[in-house]
Amino acid sequence: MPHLLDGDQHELDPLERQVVAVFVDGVRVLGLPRSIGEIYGLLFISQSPLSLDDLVLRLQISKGSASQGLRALKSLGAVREAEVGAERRTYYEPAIELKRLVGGFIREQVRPHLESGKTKISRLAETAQEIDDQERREFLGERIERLETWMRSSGKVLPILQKILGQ
Amino acid sequence: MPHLLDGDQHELDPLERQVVAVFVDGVRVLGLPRSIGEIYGLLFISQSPLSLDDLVLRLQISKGSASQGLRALKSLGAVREAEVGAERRTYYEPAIELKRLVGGFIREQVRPHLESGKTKISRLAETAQEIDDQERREFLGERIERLETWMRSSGKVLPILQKILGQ
DNA sequence: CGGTTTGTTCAAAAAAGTTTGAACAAACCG
DNA sequence: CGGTTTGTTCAAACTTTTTTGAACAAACCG
Repeated sequence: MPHLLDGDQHELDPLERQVVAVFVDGVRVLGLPRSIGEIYGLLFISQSPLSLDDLVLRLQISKGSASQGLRALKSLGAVREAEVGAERRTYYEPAIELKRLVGGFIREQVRPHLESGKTKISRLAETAQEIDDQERREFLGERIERLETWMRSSGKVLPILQKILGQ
Repeated sequence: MPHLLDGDQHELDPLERQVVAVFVDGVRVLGLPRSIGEIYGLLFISQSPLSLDDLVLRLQISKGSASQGLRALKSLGAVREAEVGAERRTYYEPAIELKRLVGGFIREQVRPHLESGKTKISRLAETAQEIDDQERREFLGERIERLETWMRSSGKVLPILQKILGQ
């Protein structure tokens, strides 16, 4: 039976809502779905670890979303399972060190794309070799060279980024 | 009348298709639409500037997409209007300095989000002041402090990023 | 065992984002 | 002027991504 006045214990209070909104926006910039921002946001502002059911209840999202969102956050290293004595249910708490978050994001989202980009560009270079028209081939060589430089720069920047953000 | 054998002059050759694919993937990582990758990719690999109609014809996209895509790319500083003598139609060429591209992306996509994030966090800090429960308020203070540190780190990293990529 | 709790999976529904194309505006030109 | 070319706008169509929830699996427990 639905509650008529929604004065429910489980609903987010205004401050929680604000925090969740911050993270929803944040993950959106990173290209991650809203539910991931909601989950991380609520964990971030909770004083004690939360279970999947807590998230479902308080964020009003489906079990499916909560389960998938937690999986993604775990793989990013953004949440971990909390040690809770003698409980069957698992509870989650957020990783709050920027270093860790950035590291996970780079590992999971950035590196794979960089790698596949490099592969594609190698194949490109091969295709360009086969062009007959010399002028065209030289032009392509220059442009592909530039792409390779971009890739090298990007690769170089990541560890530096991590270093700066690890403070 | 549709062409039956598609041996059309205007279709992309295999190399062009490969390049376009690289950029489609690239912009996707940045959260930009496919058409923007297609347009930039084709400009990147063209030896001479292209007009809006060229893009429509060769990429087989609508005028609407081409127009909007070019606008976005211009605002990112990723394409510029080429000087072509005595032509009414405007022709576009790509900016190919990584520095410029990164700068535009940071200016248009990153900074605005950082700014709005900072604003939201300030409001958050105010809301947290009004919490009655002292323990809760102190906890919130710590977490909000951390958010502010994250924001400062991000702000600091941008110029460094630009500097490294500007080579 | 059989029942309960906890969590996962995945097809379908919903939401969000992108593209299209027709209508419009603006610049040019004979 | 009136016609043509060039480019923009934006509602509707389409595509892609996300979310839902019912079915399932796995662990526990009396």
